[in-house]
Amino acid sequence: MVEGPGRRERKKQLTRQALVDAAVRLFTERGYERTTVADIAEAADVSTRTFFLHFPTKEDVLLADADGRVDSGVAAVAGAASPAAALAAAAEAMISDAWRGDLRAGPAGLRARLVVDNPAVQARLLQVGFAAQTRLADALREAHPDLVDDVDAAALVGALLGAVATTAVAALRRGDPPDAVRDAMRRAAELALRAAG
Amino acid sequence: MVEGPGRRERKKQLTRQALVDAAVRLFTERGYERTTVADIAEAADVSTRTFFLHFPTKEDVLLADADGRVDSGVAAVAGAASPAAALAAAAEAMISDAWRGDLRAGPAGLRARLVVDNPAVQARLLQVGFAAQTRLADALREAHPDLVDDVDAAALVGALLGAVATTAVAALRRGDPPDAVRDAMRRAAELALRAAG
DNA sequence: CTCCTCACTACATTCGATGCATTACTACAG
DNA sequence: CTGTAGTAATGCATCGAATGTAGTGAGGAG
Repeated sequence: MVEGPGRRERKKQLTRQALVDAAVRLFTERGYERTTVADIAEAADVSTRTFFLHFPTKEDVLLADADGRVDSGVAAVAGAASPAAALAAAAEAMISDAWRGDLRAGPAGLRARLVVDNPAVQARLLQVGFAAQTRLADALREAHPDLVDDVDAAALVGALLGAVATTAVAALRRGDPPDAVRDAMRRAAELALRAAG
Repeated sequence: MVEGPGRRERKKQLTRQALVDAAVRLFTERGYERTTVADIAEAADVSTRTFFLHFPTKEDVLLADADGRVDSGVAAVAGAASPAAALAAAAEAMISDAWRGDLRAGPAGLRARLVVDNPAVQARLLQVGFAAQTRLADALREAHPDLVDDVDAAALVGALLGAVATTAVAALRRGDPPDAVRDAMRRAAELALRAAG
């Protein structure tokens, strides 16, 4: 028999999911600003304090699954033959992960739009994204220490993610449908990767 | 006679400067987190409320002169012959502006370091930087509407600033001296601009 | 059954940020 | 010189995010 997580852990994940669901629901109903953490906790039937045991900030409840995306990017970097291939693979992994997740989740990328047009959430997203760049740059430098130094790694990763992120936000702001956003991200990645050729 | 700004405006700038000076001093003495806005206002001998008349957030007191930097970048974009030249000029304008300002201000880039290793300030910096990208991308697209569409513009600007920003932070974190940081930024810009060739 | 762990709770506090009414000074028109 | 409009600055009150602390109860291990 496969040992699943115990009852305690399962309940914990249940609470977490209830908080995410309540948050998304309330955000779409009343808007982000007009929803307090106390509201979310109340709707999920837990205490306000519990919210902060699951999420470091109010913003993070919308970025719950962002960590996994970076992991897939790092994994893609590690398993590639050349720096250029590594970056291309990382880009594709993260874009398609975003496609499967946020972009299609909810009606027409509702989650994504919620993130994009709220300053506080956007700031937090940029922050975690930036931290992710460091991880990716390290992975790239370690995978090909003879071909890229640390400045190269930072510049390449920064260029790639900067291009993709800026393009994605522009497309979302413009109101593009999810698949158009994804295609724009792919084009941006392709363009940025010319620098790595 | 040249008409300078009136007494009122001069006094306003004086309080603003007093707030910046007090903030930087207290931040370096006690650290960012352990300094409250009330402390800063008190040290500048104004009310707490006045602080927020000059700066939208506590973080912005450290990013006081960031707006002008973007202006110089936008101006450089407008006055260039080709997209590639526009981006190169914008990069050089902003890098040398940073060099004259933050990097050399105070002992060994103290301001810059204060920004880099504080999460809240960093998040705010990323936020205003990202907003700047939109302005630059618009300027680029309008200057060369026949050569770049909106995806190109967003991707190119994103790649350039993403590369430079990531490299700068990496260099600052590593403890590089100011001129080494500047040189790394220039290398990163050069590398990212291969995509615009 | 016993002991320990830990998710969760209730309560209190700090501090960033905003709204509102008011004061004080500046600029300007008559 | 005087009234008036504009605005920087103030004091006060309030909201809400985030953290520290102590305590409760269910879950899991022996």
